[in-house]
Amino acid sequence: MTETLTDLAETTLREQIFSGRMLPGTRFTEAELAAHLGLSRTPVREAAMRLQTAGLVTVRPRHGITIASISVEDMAHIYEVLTALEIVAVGRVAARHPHACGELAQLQRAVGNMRYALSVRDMGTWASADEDFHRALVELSGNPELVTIFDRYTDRVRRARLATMHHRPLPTASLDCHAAVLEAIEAGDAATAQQLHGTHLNAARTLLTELIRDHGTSRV
Amino acid sequence: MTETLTDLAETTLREQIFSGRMLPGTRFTEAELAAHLGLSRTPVREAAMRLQTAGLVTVRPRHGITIASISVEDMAHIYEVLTALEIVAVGRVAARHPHACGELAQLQRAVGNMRYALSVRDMGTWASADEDFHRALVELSGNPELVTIFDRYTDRVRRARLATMHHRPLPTASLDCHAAVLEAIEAGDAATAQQLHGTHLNAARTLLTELIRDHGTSRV
DNA sequence: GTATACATTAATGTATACATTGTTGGTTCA
DNA sequence: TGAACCAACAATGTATACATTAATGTATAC
Repeated sequence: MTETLTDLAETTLREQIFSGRMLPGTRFTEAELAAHLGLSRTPVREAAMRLQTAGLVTVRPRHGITIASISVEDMAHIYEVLTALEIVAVGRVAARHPHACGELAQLQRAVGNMRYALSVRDMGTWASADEDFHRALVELSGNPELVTIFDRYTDRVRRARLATMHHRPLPTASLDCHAAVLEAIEAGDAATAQQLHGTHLNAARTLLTELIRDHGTSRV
Repeated sequence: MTETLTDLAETTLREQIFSGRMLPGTRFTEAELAAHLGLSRTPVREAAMRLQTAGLVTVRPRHGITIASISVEDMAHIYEVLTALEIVAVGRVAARHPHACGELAQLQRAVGNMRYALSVRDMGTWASADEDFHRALVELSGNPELVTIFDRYTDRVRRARLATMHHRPLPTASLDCHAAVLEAIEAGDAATAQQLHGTHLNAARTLLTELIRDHGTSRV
C-alpha cells in the first residue's frame, strides 16, 4: 500500500486547487505540471485523468490541462442533484430511527462544532463542521453510491464555499436548520426531516449563488 | 478529433462486457488485455482507469483488472439514486410544460417503440426503447449533471437488465406507466408525473431484483 | 486586404524499457 | 503440524523516447 506518484500528484494538485494557488481558468501542459511537481509526465497524466472525472480540471488535447471554474448555472445544477440525494439520505436515516446506539454521534458533534464556531465567529471551523454534518448524514444513509456522488460534488463546490465564506452573514439561521433536522431524525419523523432539509438546502444554494453574483464574478 | 487508441480500447472493452463475452468476476492483467487488443499497455491502462470510474471494472494493483459484478444490494442502492434523480428530472420537465414545440417528440417516439415492440414481443427493441425514454426524460430536465450520473448508473445496470430481459413477463403494465407519465408531463402536472414515475421505478427495481434472485445468482 | 494552403512546431498519444513492489510458494524452525 | 520468514517472480509503477496530430503562423495567390 505504498503511496504511488500518481496519488502524490493527485493530492498535490487537489490541494493547490483548493488552496487557491491554482486559480480556475489557468492552463498547463502535462510537461509543465510534471516539471512543477518534479515527476515524469506519466503519473501527472494519470492524476489529470482522475481530476477530470472529479470535475476539477478539464483536459483538452493540444489545449492543455485547465483548472476548472464553476458558473452560477453549474452551481444550481449541482445543488439540484445534491438536494435530491440528501433528501433521500435524510429520509432513510430518520426512517431507521436510530435512537439508541449512538449512531447519531457524528451529527450531534457536528452541530456542536457549528454552535461553538458561531459563538467565536470562526468561519473556517464553521464551514468544516457544516460539511461534516452533510457528509455524515449521507454516510448514515447506508448507500455507498450516495456517498460517492456526494463527495464528487462537494469537491466541485468547495472552492466556491471557501471563496464566499467571509462575505456571508453569520449563519445563525443555518445552525437552527441543522439542529431542527437532527431533532426530526432523532424523533424518527422522516417526512419532517426531509422537508426541513430540503428548505435548508435551497436556502444555502440561493445564498451561495447570490454571494457569487454580488462578488462581481459569475464564475468561481 | 481522431479516435485515439485509448478510446478504442475503452469502446472495445465496454462492448465485450455488455455483450457478455467478458463475464463478471473474470480477471486480466494489463499485459493480457493489451495482447488481446493488440495494443501496448499504456492505452489499455488508461481505458481501465476510465472503466473503473464508470464502475465497470475494478483495478487492484497486483491483482489485475476484474470485470465488475453487481449484487442485488448494489442494484437497490443504484436504483435509489436513479429514482431520486429521475423524479427531479420529471418534475422539471413537467413544470416547464413544454406543450407546443415538439420537445417531447423523443418521449413520444420511445413510447411508440415500446408499444410496437410489445405487440411483436421483441424484448430487445423494448429494452432499448425503455432506456431511450428514461434517457430522454433526464436530458429534457436541462441539467447536464443529472445526465452524467444517469448515464453512469445506466451502464452499471445494463448488463443485469439484458440478462433478465427474456425471463420477465410481458411489460404491459410498464408500457401503461410510461404512457401515463408522458400524459402527466403533457398536462404540465408535475406532482402527478413525479408520483407516477416514482411508483414505476420502484416496481422496476423490485422486478429486476426478484428476477436476479430467482435466477439462482445473487450477483450479475 | 483577405483567404487558403502549407510548413513548422509544440503538445499529446503510444510503445517500451526499467524500477519497484507485493504475492506466492517453499523452506525451516518451533 | 503450523506458522513465520525468505526468495523468486510476476505484475504494476514510472520514465523516456518516439510517433502522431492539430494549432499557429507565414507565404502566396486572387
